[in-house]
Amino acid sequence: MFHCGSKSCESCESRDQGVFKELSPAELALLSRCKTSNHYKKKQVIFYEGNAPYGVHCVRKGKIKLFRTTPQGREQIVRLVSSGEAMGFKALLSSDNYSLTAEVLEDSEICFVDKKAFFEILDHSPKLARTLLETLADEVKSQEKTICSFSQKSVRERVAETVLMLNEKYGSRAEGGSTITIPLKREDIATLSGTVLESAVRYLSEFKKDGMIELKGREIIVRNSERLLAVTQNKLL
Amino acid sequence: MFHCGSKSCESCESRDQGVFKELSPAELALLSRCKTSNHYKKKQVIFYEGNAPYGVHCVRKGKIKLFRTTPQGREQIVRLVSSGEAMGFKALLSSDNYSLTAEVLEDSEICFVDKKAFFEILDHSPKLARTLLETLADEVKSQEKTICSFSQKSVRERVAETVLMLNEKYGSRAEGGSTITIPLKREDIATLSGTVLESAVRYLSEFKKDGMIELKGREIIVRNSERLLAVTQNKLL
DNA sequence: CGACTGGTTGAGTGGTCTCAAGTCCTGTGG
DNA sequence: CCACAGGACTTGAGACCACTCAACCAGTCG
Repeated sequence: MFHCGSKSCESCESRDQGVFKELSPAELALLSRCKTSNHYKKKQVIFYEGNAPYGVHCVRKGKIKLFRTTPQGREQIVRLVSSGEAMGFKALLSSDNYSLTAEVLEDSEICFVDKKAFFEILDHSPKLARTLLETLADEVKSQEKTICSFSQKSVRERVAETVLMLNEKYGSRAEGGSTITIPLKREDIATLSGTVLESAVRYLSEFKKDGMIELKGREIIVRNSERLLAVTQNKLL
Repeated sequence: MFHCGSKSCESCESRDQGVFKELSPAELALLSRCKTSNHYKKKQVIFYEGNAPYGVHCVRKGKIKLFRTTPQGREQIVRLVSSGEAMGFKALLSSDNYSLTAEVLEDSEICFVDKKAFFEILDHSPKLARTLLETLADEVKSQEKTICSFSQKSVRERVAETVLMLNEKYGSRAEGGSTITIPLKREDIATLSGTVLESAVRYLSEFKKDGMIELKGREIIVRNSERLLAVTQNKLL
């Protein structure tokens, strides 16, 4: 099922963007020794909500969605994770089970660091602690923003926000616009926007009709981000 | 405006519930030396969204609401803080300005620890780092829940959730029920529930009519928390 | 006693959800 | 290569929840 590699953390291209960027050579070597590198295919689940955590997952390459499943069986995406980012250390820190399910969106390379090694390093590295604190602080702040959007903005505004957020995170320059390259279903875009599938589709169509975006299957091309931004603030432009 | 006391951290009754619970005597002494204790009156603002942080605030006694102000001027309460809890270290950690405004709900005693002292202690105390990490991890998890509620539950369900949450946090036993003692305006209950004032009032009235709660001004007495819980899950009981 | 803030209730509207039909894709097996 | 099945996507129609606007009441403070 998994292909276990042994690529070193030292050589990891994504490391300097992630939580392990500040480690000393010695710590990095320890990390490298205690981790396994796994290959995951699209749609595979890395861990399920409710599972007990045995370590930290760190994305070498790929994209993952983290979601909560509601009693009615709907998914609510809470976070998107990409290269360099770590997952699952929150559950470890609060010695709790995972509160989210992690599903791979595209074929990915994901490393696993054993719980013991992680704490070993954490207990002796104020820098790692500091990086983790900053990471969590940013996460809290980003969630604060989501809460405000969900509570005070219209669905139309939130869908526009989602497109801009995706463009910010996954957009790549192209002439006359920017292409969002992340294989999200319409349903995913809907839960990110805090709405249902049909409403998300409707507003995407509207934005397309108005020339702000183009839709090619799952690809979204942003043609006019200024006007989209105006939409998020309910301004006419 | 402020009355500056000099009560020691060692004698602080709220300390063992807060982020400074794991400090060594020496660290505690340093903390105590570098802090000031201030008295705030109801409605006073401790810091404003956008301000630069100069340190950490720690609640010795009292209740505070933290909110974001939207462009349209509406408040969105993000967190309620009470005795023992600290505020403002997120902004420090990400060397950013405050993202929230802190307003005192009832006369409070709030200590202020200078930035320098805070980092001094943090850099040498893995335990403090660990406690802060746990605190933030819990905050993230609680916000995840809020996001899911806001996106998937009805206003009716959310108002019931808010009442139960307040009861959990601020309820005190009484015969035949539990009294919530926190001076929140209806508007505050509304933003906590992610709705507008009128809707919150309407559902509170409904719950009252159905005998689940009683309303005496700002006091809410919970008479039947089981049925309220059923409401949050949209079950009939 | 006004003026003001906070709370409650009513009426009407409109945005969003639900349900449903139908089309477009993609992968699979013949 | 095509036929087909199943999932993903799109669009329409109708219903309803929740928001807005507005009037009114209760309590408080200068």
